[in-house]
Amino acid sequence: MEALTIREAAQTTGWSARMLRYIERSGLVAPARSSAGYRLYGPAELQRLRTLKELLGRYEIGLSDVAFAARMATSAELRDDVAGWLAEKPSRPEHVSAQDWLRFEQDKHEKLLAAA
Amino acid sequence: MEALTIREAAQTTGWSARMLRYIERSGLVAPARSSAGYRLYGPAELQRLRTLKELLGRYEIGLSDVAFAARMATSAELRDDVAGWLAEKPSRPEHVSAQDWLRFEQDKHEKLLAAA
DNA sequence: CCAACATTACCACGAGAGTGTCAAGGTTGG
DNA sequence: CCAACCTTGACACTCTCGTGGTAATGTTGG
Repeated sequence: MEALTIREAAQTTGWSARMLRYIERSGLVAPARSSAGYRLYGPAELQRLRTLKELLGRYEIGLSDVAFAARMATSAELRDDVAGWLAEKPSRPEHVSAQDWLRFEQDKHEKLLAAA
Repeated sequence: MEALTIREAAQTTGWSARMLRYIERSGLVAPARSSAGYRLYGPAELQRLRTLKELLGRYEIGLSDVAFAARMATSAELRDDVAGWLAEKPSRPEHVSAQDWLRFEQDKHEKLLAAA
């Protein structure tokens, strides 16, 4: 038997057992079940859980973000509508691409402090 | 001058002035500014705000979801890593929890297409 | 000049995400 | 048989999201 129980899977992936259940509930990694209902994590699930952890940490994103990406990946309609909205060029306003507004806010704050 | 102030923009788009500032802060719709710092909403921004409202309502998604999509659209690295994770085959697609907001049955064929 | 607008900076508050812990009960292996 | 595991469900806490206010202050137009 190569499938791990939730406790073993938790230890080898770095997630807590609680989070493994939460991740399953959000539709991201759903392990098989034994006849009695026990979760059985195979090599594929374990790998997926490790790379998920890596992904979230590297980009500072959340499970809900990945869940949304999954939803876009499975619904062409959603994906196309979102892509369509993003493609609407904001004629005038340059940039502000989600990573920049932080710096924007910070600069403003510094300016206010300097003026005081 | 055809640009509207935040109050006028709020009335014609259905958002509140408060939300227009919030939307700007999340990097989705950033209007131009007057020399005194007043937000100036032009036709492009107004249209964008209306379609944004439509988009959120139609799919029951949030501003943060669209903001994340925007982040993926501007970062090839993020986009590829997320897509790569989603492409890792989930050994058995089953057990998606009772209160599931996805309509898997409807999207099944699209998932097959995306995997091709 | 001044009423009506704008700006930012706060306080607040319900809802959801992300976690832990505990309870009550079923399953497993030695 | 029984200790150690598993299950679901619930209480709770911290953060962020999505909103609404209010206050203090600057700007605009008639």
